[in-house]
Amino acid sequence: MATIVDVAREAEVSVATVSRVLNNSTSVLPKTREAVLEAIEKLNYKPNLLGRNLRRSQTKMILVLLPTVSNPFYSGIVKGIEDIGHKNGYNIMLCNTNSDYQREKTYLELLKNKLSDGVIFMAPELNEEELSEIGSKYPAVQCCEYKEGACVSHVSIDNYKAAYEIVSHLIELGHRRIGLIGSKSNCISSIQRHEAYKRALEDNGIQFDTDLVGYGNYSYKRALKAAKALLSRDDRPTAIFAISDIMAIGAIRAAKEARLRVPHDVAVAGFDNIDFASMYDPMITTIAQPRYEMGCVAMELLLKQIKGELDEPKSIMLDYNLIIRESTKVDTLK
Amino acid sequence: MATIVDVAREAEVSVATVSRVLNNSTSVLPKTREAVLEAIEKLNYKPNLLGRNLRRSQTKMILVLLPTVSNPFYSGIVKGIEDIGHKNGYNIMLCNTNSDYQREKTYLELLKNKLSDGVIFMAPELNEEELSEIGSKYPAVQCCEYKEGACVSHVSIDNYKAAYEIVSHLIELGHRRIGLIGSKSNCISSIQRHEAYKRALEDNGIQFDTDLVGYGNYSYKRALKAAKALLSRDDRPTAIFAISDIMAIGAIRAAKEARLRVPHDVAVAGFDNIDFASMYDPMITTIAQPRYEMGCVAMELLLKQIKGELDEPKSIMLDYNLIIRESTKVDTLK
DNA sequence: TTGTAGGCGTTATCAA
DNA sequence: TTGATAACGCCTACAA
Repeated sequence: MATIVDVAREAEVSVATVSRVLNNSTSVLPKTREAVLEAIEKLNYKPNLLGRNLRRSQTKMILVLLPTVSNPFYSGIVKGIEDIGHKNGYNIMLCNTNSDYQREKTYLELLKNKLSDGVIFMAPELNEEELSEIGSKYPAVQCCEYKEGACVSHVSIDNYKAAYEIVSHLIELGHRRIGLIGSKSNCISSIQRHEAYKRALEDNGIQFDTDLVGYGNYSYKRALKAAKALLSRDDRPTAIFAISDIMAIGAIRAAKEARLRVPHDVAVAGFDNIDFASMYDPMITTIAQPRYEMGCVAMELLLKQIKGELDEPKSIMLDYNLIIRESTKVDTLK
Repeated sequence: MATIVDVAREAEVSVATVSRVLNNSTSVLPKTREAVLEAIEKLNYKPNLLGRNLRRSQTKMILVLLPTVSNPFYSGIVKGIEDIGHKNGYNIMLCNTNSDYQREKTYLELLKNKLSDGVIFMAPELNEEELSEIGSKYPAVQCCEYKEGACVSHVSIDNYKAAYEIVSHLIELGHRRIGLIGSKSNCISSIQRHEAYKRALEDNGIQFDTDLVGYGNYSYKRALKAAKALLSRDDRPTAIFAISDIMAIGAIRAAKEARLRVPHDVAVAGFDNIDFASMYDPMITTIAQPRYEMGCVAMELLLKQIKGELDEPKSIMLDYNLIIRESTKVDTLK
């Protein structure tokens, strides 16, 4: 495998000159440059980035930590991260943490070992303190989920406001008994969506009733089970707000199995607007997060940190969008 | 940031000794090792992998090229790759090619530039020749999709046999007019599933009819459109085989919009067994590929190549599984 | 069992 | 504009 020395020899110049044309840094005589380019071509030379990285002490690699790639919610975000990253010469390393604390720690070694120039957390498992430490030592951004107390920039939507809005939509449709399929996880989005649900009810003079709350923990199966329990009650809810689309699908399935029509007998709303939300039957009313944009903004924020242009953590809230579909509103059905 | 030299000084030994305890290579006196460990602890030393990688000329990184992480089909495979990789000290770099030839080439630079020790292609865009060249120079494996002519190992299922089996299932249910929602892409799975469809019909004395073939190109929307066209015919098919679950969902939606009941009026079968296949209503009959296992096997094959234990390309076929659900069989409905 | 020293491939400083 | 050379941090003969 040819190295820079071979190229230099072939072109009859010094390695310094070769390096210059490689990085077109200082000026090189056109003739010399030509000769070098020819030698590179002839030897089919590819710079060994291992050498360059060591010398420059950077890798142009970004670590992206997400719970699992299998969740379609993340794909749009990842695309945004990649697009901005590539535009700036960075490559992305996608890593599944499986929501496992240890695994997340293991991946962070890549950062500490200099194999990555920065990290984006999609759903951090680390606690505030640990996150803050990472943030103080390395470029880091939280995207979507975040720990409020952590001294690390984040970009997300206002989950509270969005959930409040979708629950209000159900209330406007005339529903008074509105169930919740939530999660016992203490991630920020989960907590805020719960709180907003409660508050929206109370603001409309509807008493919050713990009996109407089920837990699905973001899985289809558990949401199905939780919704079944809710719907088999004598005073069953006439509407259900599930804090994720996948759980909304579970709820709709539960309704069907209980011979209840959606939305006629029970309306169901989700959250996230994954692709399947509009492919399901009925199509699901939900909150669309600006996923691509979130990814872009997160990456831009990270790049700023890498360049040292950001002195203190920044928190950015982007706009969301309530999308009303068949699962809540009768007249949207054909 | 502390380096190995600092640790050596702190522990009053040479850098060689520090390196030895780091890699516990040759024997080190317990007392010496203790001192080194203490120094490492005290200085909070983390080896700089950039230096190590350059010296060893390896990165312990594997490039995984897939069309898009948003396709839930890939998640299981990725998990298998990761598990085996991690078990052997390798990290995975997931990269979206977007099915773009140029983008794939760009990512392969990481391999040529020594930033990755090997590559797994999930759906190669490169042609046979280019693939063979990569395969001859670097450790490489194709997983799921593959180019038959390429001189690169691959692991997959027998798409032909699987498709033949699922079409036979439809025929056994009594269907004679069976439509196909396929793809014009010339990837191997697509071609083989088409051929098997045709052959299964002919083997059962059913004439192949191009009018019953629609193209969805693996997207929900286009499958929906293609299925609508098929179902609006006077001699509409009574069953549809879609070569992917997502397209099967499109077909089911088309049926519903045409006021046809699935499976009573039209049966629909898919392929892949993505999670949503069992979450959809009706649940979808499909072929389950051993995704996790495929990922494991692919990674193991790659590791063998890295270790130089594989002299020639190997092709491995794994077992699949026909899963019969509500979308084809009436009595599976509750 | 431990230390010395050379080298992995590159970039960047300093002189020329 | 170009060249010689010293790093970058680590590993590993080879020698002691």
